[in-house]
Amino acid sequence: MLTQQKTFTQQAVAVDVVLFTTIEDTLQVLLVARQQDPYAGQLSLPGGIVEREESVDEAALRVLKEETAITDVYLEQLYTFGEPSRDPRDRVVTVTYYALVNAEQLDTAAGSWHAVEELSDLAFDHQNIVQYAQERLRNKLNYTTIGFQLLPERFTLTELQNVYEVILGQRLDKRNFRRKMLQLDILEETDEFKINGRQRPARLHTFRQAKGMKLQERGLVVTF
Amino acid sequence: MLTQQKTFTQQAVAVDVVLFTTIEDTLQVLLVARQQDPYAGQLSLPGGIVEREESVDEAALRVLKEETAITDVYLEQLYTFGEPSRDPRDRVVTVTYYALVNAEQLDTAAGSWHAVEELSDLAFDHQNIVQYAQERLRNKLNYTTIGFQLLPERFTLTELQNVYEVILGQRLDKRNFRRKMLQLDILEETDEFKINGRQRPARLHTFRQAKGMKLQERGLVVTF
DNA sequence: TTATATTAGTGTAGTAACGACACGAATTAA
DNA sequence: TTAATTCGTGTCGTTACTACACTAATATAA
Repeated sequence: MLTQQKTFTQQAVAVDVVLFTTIEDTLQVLLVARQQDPYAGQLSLPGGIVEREESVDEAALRVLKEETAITDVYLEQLYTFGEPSRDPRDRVVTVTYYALVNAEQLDTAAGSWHAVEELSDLAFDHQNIVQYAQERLRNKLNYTTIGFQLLPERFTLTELQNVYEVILGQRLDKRNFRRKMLQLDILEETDEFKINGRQRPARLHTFRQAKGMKLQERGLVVTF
Repeated sequence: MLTQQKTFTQQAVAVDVVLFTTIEDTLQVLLVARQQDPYAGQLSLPGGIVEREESVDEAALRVLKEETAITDVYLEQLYTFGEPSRDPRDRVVTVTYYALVNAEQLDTAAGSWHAVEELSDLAFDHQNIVQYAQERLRNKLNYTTIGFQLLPERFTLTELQNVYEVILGQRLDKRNFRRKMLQLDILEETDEFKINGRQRPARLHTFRQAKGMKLQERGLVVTF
């Protein structure tokens, strides 16, 4: 119950963002090196303090923009971590987000990409946060179309399958995968092909939102 | 990125809890009447400010205990709402939770139960929060076993089906429902029956956690 | 004691989704 | 022209899902 005072106990509220991309058949996250203590020199998620005049979602977008100069991004709130001991300096409640980008579209990133399977020694509880983001991503892949956020506008079905295999961590049957995707009625063939050296060219497709699968439940910022 | 200062911008962090139960074939939420402005006299979710020495989860449990004197409860974090304008007095970021109890086990509640389908004029953005909690509950019912949290330890299959029907908002086929539940291998027959007047008595079952369905992903406080 | 009203409890058949599986087509480089 | 590589396609068996109706067990009222 809210107290009768005009002001309440105050504490710092932060956002941290797990930005995923796929590079060469691995799932990668953007990390930045911390400049000062605590955890100086260690890698951490891009994050920052929520200012009083911005929403928490806006803070997450701002942090992403500061670190990567990207604005077109799938962004979804993940979980709020509120253990008093998670920041050694002061009580900081952090609202975490995860985001998906196609690495090709990224101009520059202040941080660097790291394979999620090879992370070690992240600052704070950021390793846990990445792991939870990965679980969420894996689950959502099965009943939404967020996977397309990791691809350019036009892509081959093999590229799409690679996204699914990388996130799910297992190989998929090519024919079954294509049958399932095509019958969702969310893909559109283009007249163009991707030429890949001395192989048969692969037809490029585009994604169009349709019935059957939903992209999001709430709170997402998406631009196509 | 965290600033170099030792202290950060501070703001109030609250928790609000959507406590669900089922009463007579309707889904109900616990609401309390606000004593003072803003929204004095209107109904609101039980909630409170997170103190500096407790985790956000602990704050949610504390609030529940203050309002209902219950401690054995399924509790799961829902979403964090951080629009600057959502509280007219001051910036308040609220971390919301939802909880499930069996109404029969509840001793006393400071608030009162209200059918979710008939809510109106809740304080703050609490109507949105209830609606989102209801969506989450509906989704989770399909791939977890949280539904059992709304039942006493021993229950009939018809009572179980009622829980599913009330949450999903649709009638289910009795034979298909029972076949599906039984083959999950999470129910145990007891030797006892529930006698319901001039009808055939119904066998009581108990729930036991098993493979196949998972109860939770993270952050839950559960006691059986 | 018998009849009636009410909910409990059970099986089948048709359909749709899923998983496993192999080969010809198109291209480039040698 | 040949070799190497990835693209793109269909079938069959199994499993899961949907729709659907009657008998069993009890309490009450006649």
